[in-house]
Amino acid sequence: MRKINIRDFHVARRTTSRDINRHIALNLIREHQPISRADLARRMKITRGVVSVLVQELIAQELIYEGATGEAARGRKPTFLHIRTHDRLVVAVDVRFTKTYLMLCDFSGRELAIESYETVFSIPEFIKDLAWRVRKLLKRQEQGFTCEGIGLVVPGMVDQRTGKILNAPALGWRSVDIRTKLAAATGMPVHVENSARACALAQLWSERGEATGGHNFVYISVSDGVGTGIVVNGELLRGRDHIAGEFGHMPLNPDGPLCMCGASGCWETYTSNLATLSRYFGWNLSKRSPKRLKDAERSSFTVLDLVARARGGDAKAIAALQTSARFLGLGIATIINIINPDGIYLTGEITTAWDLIEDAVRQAIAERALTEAATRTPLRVTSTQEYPRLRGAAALIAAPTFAAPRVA
Amino acid sequence: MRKINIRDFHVARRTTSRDINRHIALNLIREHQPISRADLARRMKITRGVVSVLVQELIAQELIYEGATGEAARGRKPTFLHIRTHDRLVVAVDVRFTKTYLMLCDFSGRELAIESYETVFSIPEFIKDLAWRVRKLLKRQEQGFTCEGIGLVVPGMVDQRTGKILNAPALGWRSVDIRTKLAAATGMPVHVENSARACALAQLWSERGEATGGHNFVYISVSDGVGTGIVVNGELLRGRDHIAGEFGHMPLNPDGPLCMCGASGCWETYTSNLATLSRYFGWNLSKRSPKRLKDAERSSFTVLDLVARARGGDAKAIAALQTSARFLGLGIATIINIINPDGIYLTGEITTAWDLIEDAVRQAIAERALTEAATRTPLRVTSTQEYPRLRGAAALIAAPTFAAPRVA
DNA sequence: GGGATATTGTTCGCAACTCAAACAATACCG
DNA sequence: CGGTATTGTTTGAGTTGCGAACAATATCCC
Repeated sequence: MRKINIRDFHVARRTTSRDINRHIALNLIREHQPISRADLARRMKITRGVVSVLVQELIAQELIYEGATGEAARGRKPTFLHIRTHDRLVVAVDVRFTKTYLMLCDFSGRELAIESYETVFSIPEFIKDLAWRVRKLLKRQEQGFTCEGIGLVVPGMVDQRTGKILNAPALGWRSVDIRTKLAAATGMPVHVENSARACALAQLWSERGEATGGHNFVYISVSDGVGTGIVVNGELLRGRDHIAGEFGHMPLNPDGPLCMCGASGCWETYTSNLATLSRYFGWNLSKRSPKRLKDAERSSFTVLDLVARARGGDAKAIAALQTSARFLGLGIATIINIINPDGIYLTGEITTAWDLIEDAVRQAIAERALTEAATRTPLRVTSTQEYPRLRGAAALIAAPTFAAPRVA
Repeated sequence: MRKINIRDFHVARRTTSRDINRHIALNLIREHQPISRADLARRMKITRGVVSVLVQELIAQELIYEGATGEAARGRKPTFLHIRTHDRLVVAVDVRFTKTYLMLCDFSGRELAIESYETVFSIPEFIKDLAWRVRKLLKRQEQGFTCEGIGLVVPGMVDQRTGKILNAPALGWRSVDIRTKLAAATGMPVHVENSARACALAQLWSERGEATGGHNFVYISVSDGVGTGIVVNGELLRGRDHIAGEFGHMPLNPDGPLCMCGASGCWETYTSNLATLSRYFGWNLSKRSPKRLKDAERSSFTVLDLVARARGGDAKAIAALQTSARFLGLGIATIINIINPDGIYLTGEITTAWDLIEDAVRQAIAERALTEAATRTPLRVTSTQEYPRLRGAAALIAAPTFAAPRVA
């Protein structure tokens, strides 16, 4: 029961019906390819005649193509339709404190090349270096493709509309118009987004249908900090200033440890990688300044190492993980009570120890969830091996092709 | 950039364009009445010819009617169009721990009659009594109207789809199929909703355009507990189990006072009426059981009395309000960081002392808000005199007439 | 007072769209 | 090789938005 926005509505034009149906057809092909026109008509519950025209238009737009003919028990064999993805390329960039990851992939998310290197913190140098790497990456490809843009994600707050980085404390970047700079250096369209929200986008737009667990979910990325992306009605929640989704900075205890955001007792100070390592090494969080903590993080010992020790039987490591897991669960319970999503996705170093921490997480959720049904909210761990941030960066460029037309 | 839901999409039919445009026209008339066809055409940026037909259909559906002719500096005078509301009635019911409020109003929200009485906690008696009161209320009205349904709101969790009350601890109601019972007793359609979410609906669908401060906001109702309703993209966030929006139970401190929900340290234990009164009287919250607190609430001394004493110079009362205000602000800051709404609406007894507590609230927000822009999120206090819960209950029945058709 | 002008609301031909049904093109089966 | 089932196209009908012409007012101004 949505209210029509009187200040920003979209009247149906002569072509609106077809625009809508063409996009539905495109998305159905994307989801069920290879698929025939007749099958499309059945799924859409419209006549084959209309589907014929829709498909003809999609082919003319070079969004899909006809493939081989399929098999049928009786009657004429169907001609399969496919999404044209292999020659539409995207450059995805994931800037983190430790390293910068660079991926070239096609519109389906198929990985063509991937590389990583030490992050360059000076903005002009970063741009120059990145533009060079992108050119090199594309030169290596065969001819006959188009690169449709660069998707870039950073840990921090981003105004997605203008492409400006508002504040990325981990990188020390503040008020940087990265889109304009990078677009000027490469001549390509650039989209910028917060890394956790990009993960949510990756999940939403992932082509593998199995993952389509509803259009309402929250994505939680636990790493240096805790980032979250909220998807409601198949749309990423961006908010007035494009900074929505910062569950990481909800207070678990207003008198808790100091956080990089300036406040104290944020959820991320209890469950981030830093928090877990601090527990293990016995650092006193409340007395350390955020700056010092950044140095600590530079150290070579990571949560992955801690997990390895835990698996080796290190009791202190296990205890540190369990405590972080408990706080992780408390935060998840709160998210469930607030958003009541269809599911919650998790990623980050600590999730590699999911078998060790799942019980603690679920117990904490059960402790605070308001209904029994809420405790059964599905939790899905996505491996960091799948590069969720990079896939989200790619989705920034690829997704608009498939997005629903704005209407009413 | 919304993704089309492949499992639940709506193809555009032959009549879809007109359905969309008719609803847009209807909403524009609702917002700008009285309005002429020509003015509608200008606002919608479609030809007057189409508007003529749309209007003709809306008149045939008895959703609008032609009124007087207006004035024009030159040329033919316009015929004004109006929404038909005066003879479409709604019964709104607000069940609270202390009292039950009953209102008869028309589709515009115009109040025709209002009454309140001691809440009856026995379900069969409650239904019987309410059905009797509704019949009496309608009998008093003149003929020539239709009552289109009953909207009922309760403090607690409600499955809006099935009309079942899942758990309303304040009333001691649990798993009650109130819709079926009440519909059977009255023969009218019944819609049930959580009271804070109903307030959000009231705000969203309020006819007075001045309040239309965007289609993304959070409504916070501070009373016995703290209820919240989240509106995203002009739609109330209901969640998988229809229990979304429970900001009241986010933990401010996991070791805090015991809450009625079973957990401890929930936001509402720090800023609800009960919390404020407890501070004033020096009750030890953490040691009292929720049951005992309910008794305390039965006492005749309310937050309104406390506010009166504060205005009279009672230092302890002022201090209690200030502390609650600080925690209110901390919670609001968290909501802002998570949802980043266009605005936040507040109601409840404590907001009658807004002039006394605003500074403390804003200071707490500034303390935890992640950006400077976020601290400037507009806060709007809605008076309890306007019966926001009853208006929300009425919106449950009236709003579907105006809601956007589902498409794509 | 009466034509010029301006505005509202209706009508009509045209183009775009969905829809149902007929039709052509395959392919399998007995 | 005809019967049948299925895919994909075509065609005519009904619905809709669009543009332009038209009728119905009303004011302005000579």
